[in-house]
Amino acid sequence: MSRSSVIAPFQTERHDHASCRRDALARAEDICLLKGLRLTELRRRVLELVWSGHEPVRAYDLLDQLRGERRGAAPPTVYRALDFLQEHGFVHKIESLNAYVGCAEPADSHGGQFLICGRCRAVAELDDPAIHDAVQRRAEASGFVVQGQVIEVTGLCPRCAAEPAPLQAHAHEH
Amino acid sequence: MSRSSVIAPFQTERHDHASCRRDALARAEDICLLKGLRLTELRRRVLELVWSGHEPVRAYDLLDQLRGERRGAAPPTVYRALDFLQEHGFVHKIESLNAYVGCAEPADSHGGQFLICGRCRAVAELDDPAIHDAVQRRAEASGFVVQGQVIEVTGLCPRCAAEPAPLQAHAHEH
DNA sequence: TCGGATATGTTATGATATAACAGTAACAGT
DNA sequence: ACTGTTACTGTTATATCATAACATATCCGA
Repeated sequence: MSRSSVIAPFQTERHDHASCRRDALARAEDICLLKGLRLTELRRRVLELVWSGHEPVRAYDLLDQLRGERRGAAPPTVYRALDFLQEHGFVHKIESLNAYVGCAEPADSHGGQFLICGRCRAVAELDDPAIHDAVQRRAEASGFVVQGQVIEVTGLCPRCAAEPAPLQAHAHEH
Repeated sequence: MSRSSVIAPFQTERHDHASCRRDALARAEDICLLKGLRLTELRRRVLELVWSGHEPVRAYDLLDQLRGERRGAAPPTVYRALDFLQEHGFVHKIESLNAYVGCAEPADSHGGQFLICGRCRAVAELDDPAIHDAVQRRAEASGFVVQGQVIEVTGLCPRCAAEPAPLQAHAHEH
């Protein structure tokens, strides 16, 4: 089976996340330039905060951070930025967690498929055509017109699945 | 492609929903009897309310209805009943809507796959092994241990997709 | 530089969900 | 039947997630 469907794999303990985040921001700037979108200071900062790691981030955690650097930050501040970022594919919402992750392969309207570790909370993103097509075909067979797919798999990432002691706390570096 | 993977198809305009709901309740009672689970008055009533139609129902709508018939109903009243019903597969939560639908084929820990009409809000439930297995295989290939799958497809049901006037209101009987 | 469109600030509120503890009902073992 | 245990429900309070509505500011093309 091809690995090409992996957009963002589970990261090793000491992957260079600074450059990971930097790349994501640079990619967003490129795309916005190309498409005439306005990646404002606020939106850029929210994207950067979402990319603080590979775990989904909650809106109010973003808000707490914004409040430390920007007077008058309020829920709409962060939700509006997230709306923009989602609309253009820079972040995804994880519906089963009500939280947000950065997208490493931004494009308008790709759904994404997520593997969510219930232990370390890390998320890997896939875009497997076999999954997408299986869903698409089955929906079509029912006469259903697909507009979007939400595919979220919960379980244990490779590292957490291999852990000997499933109860003790375990902090990944990110 | 087999139709056997359809657990609960989109209903026709005048399917006999009273018997549909009755069947679901009877099945729940049977299963609870068999497994020694307590389908209390409250839980039975919440299940019945969830089965008021094939559209997902929100917890606070259930609460409003319970308040009309039971003094002291509060959020925990309905969430606890929903937790029980979910745990034993009698209802599913639609994560992308924060709402709940009845399951026509109750069983512990089957994830379910949902086609959600954005127009009439009806939901059909599938349990397509091809989809399930595609997800399972891809996750395994990443070394991920799957515990649960959330698969929710948004779009238009056959009837709504065929509608000539996409703007006018359209009420299904349920 | 004006005027419309877009973005952000600001206040308020709505919607979803759980914590914590008290009281009651069911049920098993005696 | 009594009693201790467990499970269920009542009750109050609060945590968490998200949007409405309107005011102000900024951007950018004509």
